[in-house]
Amino acid sequence: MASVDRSVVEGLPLFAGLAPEQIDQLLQEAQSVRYPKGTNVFQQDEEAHSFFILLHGHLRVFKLTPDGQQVVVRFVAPGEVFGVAMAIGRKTYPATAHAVVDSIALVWPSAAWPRLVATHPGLAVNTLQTVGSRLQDAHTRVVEMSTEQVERRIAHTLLRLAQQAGRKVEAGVEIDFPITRQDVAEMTGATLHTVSRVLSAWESQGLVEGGRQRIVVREPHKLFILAEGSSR
Amino acid sequence: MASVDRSVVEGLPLFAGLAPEQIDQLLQEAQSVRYPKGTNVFQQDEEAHSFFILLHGHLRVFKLTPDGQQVVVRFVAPGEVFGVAMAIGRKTYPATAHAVVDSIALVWPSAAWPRLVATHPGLAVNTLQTVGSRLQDAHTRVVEMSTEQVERRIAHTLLRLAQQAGRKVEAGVEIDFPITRQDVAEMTGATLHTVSRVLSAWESQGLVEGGRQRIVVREPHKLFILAEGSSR
DNA sequence: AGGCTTGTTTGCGCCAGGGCAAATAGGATG
DNA sequence: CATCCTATTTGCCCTGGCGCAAACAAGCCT
Repeated sequence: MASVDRSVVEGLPLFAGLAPEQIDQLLQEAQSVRYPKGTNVFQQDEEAHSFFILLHGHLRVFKLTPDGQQVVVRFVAPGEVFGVAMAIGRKTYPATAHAVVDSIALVWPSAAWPRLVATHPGLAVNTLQTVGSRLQDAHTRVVEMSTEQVERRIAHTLLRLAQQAGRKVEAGVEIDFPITRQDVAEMTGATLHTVSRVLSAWESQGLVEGGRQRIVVREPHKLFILAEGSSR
Repeated sequence: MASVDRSVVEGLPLFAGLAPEQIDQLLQEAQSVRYPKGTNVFQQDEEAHSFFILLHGHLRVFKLTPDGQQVVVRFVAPGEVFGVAMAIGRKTYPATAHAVVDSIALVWPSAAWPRLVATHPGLAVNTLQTVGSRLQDAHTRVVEMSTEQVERRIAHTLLRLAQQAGRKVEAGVEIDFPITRQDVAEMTGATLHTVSRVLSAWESQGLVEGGRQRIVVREPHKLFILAEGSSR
């Protein structure tokens, strides 16, 4: 198996403050693995055997409730760490990571984590930042779900998606991976039907442009105003 | 200022795996501060000057939305770390911590954090566990808010409160700090009125016992069944 | 004790948004 | 190009829970 070139991961938050030799050392313990579209990188409740950095592609991370409903936790973009269950003291993954397009990730065995952080204390500090920012995202979401109604939540979610995974295109900013209305519903705590209705309305106002598994934000600013609600 | 005895903090998760001398060393840099009931330990958006361990009392941590609504993030119980904004890479506190009873906390200056983790790498690892478990709590809450209706959310919240801050009493398990219906509403994303109605109904069924700023869970098991919904 | 503040209960009307059902439309597949 | 499968749209009805309003307690302060 060919080793991964340092330039691919240099500059990622996880490796901030580490010396090039240290990065090389860490990379030697990792494998690069392909996950074809439609496959799962790991599954909820499965033993947390590995942790990852996404090099290419996009993942949908979701939780399954006992009665079969899905809730999308987040989408993973290239450069992000994921599957750090072990580092935060879990034996199993709390959610499932699903490749929505062909994806490639660097994979470390979870068992190596204690040794890696012992050797490179910066890793723990950097991971703490990552987990901390996710905690803030989660709290933001709790606040939104507690205080905003559906239309605004969808607006906020779309703006976030556009920012995190937006690709500039003539018509506006396109979310650059296949995403369904159902996905948006599972991110906002709404139903597929309501999301469809809202997006249809926005489309007829020229705010967004829809399509099959495709969303283009045409007027981020107007959407923002809607999300923040300067009128109340 | 008198120094804090090691026995007070020995065994707390934050100090897991640290040698007694190391703990003493850390304690020397901390102050013990009293926060009378009704005062704020820190406020949202204020510069994150310190981080804390609660020694005694109870805190309500909440976020304030732009339009003035409060959302309770969590209650802090003795032994827990809080205010670690700086450690997760924030300059300001993302929420306000309010003493609901007279409280005492150990206080470290945030500025000391980088040096402390450099000297005691275990700190970062332990904090990572703490933040990680909060992330899971937050995700649990998101899932509940997305998929459950109000009555069940309240049931889950009460069970969690009983477990985290319950005091055994003749009638059942009493939440051992003053908590209002409004607080429960702000934890569940419901209104004060709905919470009051639900608790009244439960009280007439003998599931809980109410009172001013007081909740006693009489039948945890029945409440659990209600929360999980064996019937659907 | 009396009044005041703060928390709780309850009734009533209303509506955002979910549930259900059915039609439609893109893509993919053979 | 015909078929199938999945995603999307839309209509209609219904209800959980919110908003508003008012009446009650229970402490607390003077």
